[in-house]
Amino acid sequence: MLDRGVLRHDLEMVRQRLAHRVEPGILDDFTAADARRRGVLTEVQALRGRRNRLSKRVAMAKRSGMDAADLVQESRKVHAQISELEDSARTLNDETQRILSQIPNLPHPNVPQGPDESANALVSHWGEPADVAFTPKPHWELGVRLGIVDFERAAKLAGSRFAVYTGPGAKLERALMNFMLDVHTSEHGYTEILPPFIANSRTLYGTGQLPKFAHDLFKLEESDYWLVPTAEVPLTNLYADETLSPNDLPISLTAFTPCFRREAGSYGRDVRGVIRQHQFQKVELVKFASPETSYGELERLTSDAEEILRRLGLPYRKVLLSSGDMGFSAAMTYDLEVWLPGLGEFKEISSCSNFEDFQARRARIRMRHPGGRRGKTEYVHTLNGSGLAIGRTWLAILENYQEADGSVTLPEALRPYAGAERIARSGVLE
RNA sequence: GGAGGAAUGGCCGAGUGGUUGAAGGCGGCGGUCUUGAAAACCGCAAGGCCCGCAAGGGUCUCGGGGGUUCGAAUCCCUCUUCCUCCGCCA
Repeated sequence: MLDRGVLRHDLEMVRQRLAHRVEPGILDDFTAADARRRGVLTEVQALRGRRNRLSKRVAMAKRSGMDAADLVQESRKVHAQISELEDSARTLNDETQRILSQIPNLPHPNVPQGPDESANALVSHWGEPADVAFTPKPHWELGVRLGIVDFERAAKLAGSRFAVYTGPGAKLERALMNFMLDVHTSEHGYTEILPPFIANSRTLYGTGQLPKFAHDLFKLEESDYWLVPTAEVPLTNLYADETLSPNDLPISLTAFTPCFRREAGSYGRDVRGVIRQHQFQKVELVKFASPETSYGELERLTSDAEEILRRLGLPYRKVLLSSGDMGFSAAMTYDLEVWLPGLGEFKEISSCSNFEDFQARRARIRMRHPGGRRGKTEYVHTLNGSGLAIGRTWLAILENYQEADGSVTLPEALRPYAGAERIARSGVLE
């Protein structure tokens, strides 16, 4: 959520920076509603002040044994006036809140302005595709032939966009989870968290999924429970309504969770294989940082995610998203895109963002100001990124490490976790 | 599921209708003292919103919401969460 004051005092700046992110009308809607809200609020507050002064006079009169009937009478009248105005004050307040909660974050000035991914900026490349003498197959062909993933039985159990992993397929997923968590906790300094995979509305509001993106989420019936679409939601909200000490920052958390997404509106996109599923597993990285250090922390978090790709020997590129391609809550986002030789394209495998104070304001996560600045508090900056999406890492390994005979050699770093060197043509680990 | 109890500022904790936005302690920050530190002492410190160029003023907030009252942290209703005991269960 943006600061109301910024919208009020710097509307033109906001308008420019949100050029590719909102329909201009919403900013005017807010401005108009907010002006009405402030008008009524000023009036209500003046009346309340009057009532408070009258009450004090009643108290004084009673204490000195005088008759206060007139004062009480007048105060009753004021009370009635307040009640009348309060309703419209509340309505107007809800209205501005509703509009404000649908306005996305301001992109950082270094973010390229543009309507969509065509304006994204390539930052760097790493690795080269394996030089092979055959045409690489897509992972769904490899996986089904090896018998390590089963889409038909998954469809029977749940429907389309689900997968059942079997034998070495399941173990590879588990190996990736442990490998990523180990690297992030013992080498990158993250604290491992195992959060609930269900969250309430307030929590989803805090990170910006609600109210605007309810249609992307799975809601549980007859409850205020939602399946989490990413561990970002429980991890970031861990400190909702809290005031952190600057000495504790930055806080770095990591978690393995399944992620549940409706993927409504993506019909026809990525329909084959495990690229886009209603449930996928992910190791997430989340940081809480002071405003002064948050962009340095974004670089570190991104490189922590990159480190996983490097250790696994997966070629990738790093892209700075344009203002029109970024998510709703982000101020700056790097996407890491892994090379998939079977599909012949780069595919997002991690998205690392600094949300600045946008989520912190919604979730009310503050920090006390360091260095004797009169105990003032300010909002922390929140960051997160995938470290990495496990399903996509799984398929990237299949596609990048496939051999001519359809077997898959496992990357060195993963072998201790898989207890094997390869998935043989017969579909067994050995 | 049943029966009790509880929820106060960064933390602990006082406070049952009228200068209590809130005693006291701890923790934090600044200072005095000290070569430095500790101790001691002094001082400063809640958040949101509204009016204002500012200085400053106002208003709301004692788990959430509603109510009683001229006036509510204090009384009533309701919801949530936590604790204890019983039941059930992995």
